[in-house]
Amino acid sequence: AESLLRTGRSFGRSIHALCNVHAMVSNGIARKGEQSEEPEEAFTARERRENKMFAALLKSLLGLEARLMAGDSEDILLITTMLQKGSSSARSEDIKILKSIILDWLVVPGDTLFPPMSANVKADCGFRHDATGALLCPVGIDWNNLEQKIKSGELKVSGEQWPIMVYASYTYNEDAPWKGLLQSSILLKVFRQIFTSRNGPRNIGMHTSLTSVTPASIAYAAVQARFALLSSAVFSRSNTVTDSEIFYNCVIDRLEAPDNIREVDCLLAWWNRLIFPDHTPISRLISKNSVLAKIKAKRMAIKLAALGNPETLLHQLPDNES
DNA sequence: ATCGAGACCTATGAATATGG
DNA sequence: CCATATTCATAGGTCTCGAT
Repeated sequence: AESLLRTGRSFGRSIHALCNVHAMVSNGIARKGEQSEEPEEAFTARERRENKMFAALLKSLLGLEARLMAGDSEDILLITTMLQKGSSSARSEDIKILKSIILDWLVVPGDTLFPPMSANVKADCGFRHDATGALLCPVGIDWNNLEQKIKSGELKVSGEQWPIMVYASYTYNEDAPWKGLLQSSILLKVFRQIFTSRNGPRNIGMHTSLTSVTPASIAYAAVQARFALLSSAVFSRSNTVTDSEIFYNCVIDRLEAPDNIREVDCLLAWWNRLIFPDHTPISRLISKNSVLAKIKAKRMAIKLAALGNPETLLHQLPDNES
């Protein structure tokens, strides 16, 4: 039971944050039964993704698969309830911590916000304040020009629009939309807070199969960062004002689209180098005995060398690791 | 008087937030 | 991480009003 909670926390943070665990598990079990007959192509994209999530979940806790496959519906409900609880409580605890510190990250140490904002009054944040509004402003839109329209609600910002805060140096290049994407300093700080601080799962990977940054974990950090800057007080999956779920899925869609594999590999390597400095990203890419993977890794090595050092802002980061 | 559509209220359980 | 408080969504109830 204890381990189910922990697994749920980790599942939410790095596999999928905003799903109905019971539905996902039920579907997973059902499909596993018919897997022998149904070819992979018979599944919709959504089902395939759900299968992946389910597989990742099974791998993350020893004995879980056997227990789920035993088919005791009461036991399954108990398990999924615990997992959901772990996932939800991790989310709200992360929200709580970020709420209290994210404003500190918006200014250089020693400086103050103008007008002043208090960490526990979210109502002042979001598009109502320059400091947060400028970061939430969708890419391609100049905050200085449209500030009034966004503030007054004349212009609605949806979850499908990428806030400039996910781009490195808060700079978006229309001709190179991958440049700096999901590599901003604020996102990195949020990720570190969630995954490597004293409160977060320092031992990321210990009770999961994860030993590296996942697309979903980046999306999770992004949705947390975005919500922390917004003025809404309550995080709600279905809330159409904050659109958190839509935004989260957008990030995941982009990171899982087959067309983007090369860019995403590069991005993940960047993250892994920062979050798991002890592991070399090159060796990580060589999976098993695949020749293709080795060629890929070699290309990656060249690419990485060309990429140079991670964002220059990096050295300003407070070092909150042990 | 009867009916149904809609506005408004209320109780309840589920989802979130928060203090310790 | 847990226990408690707060907030939200929903179902069901009551009331009003216009049409028949």
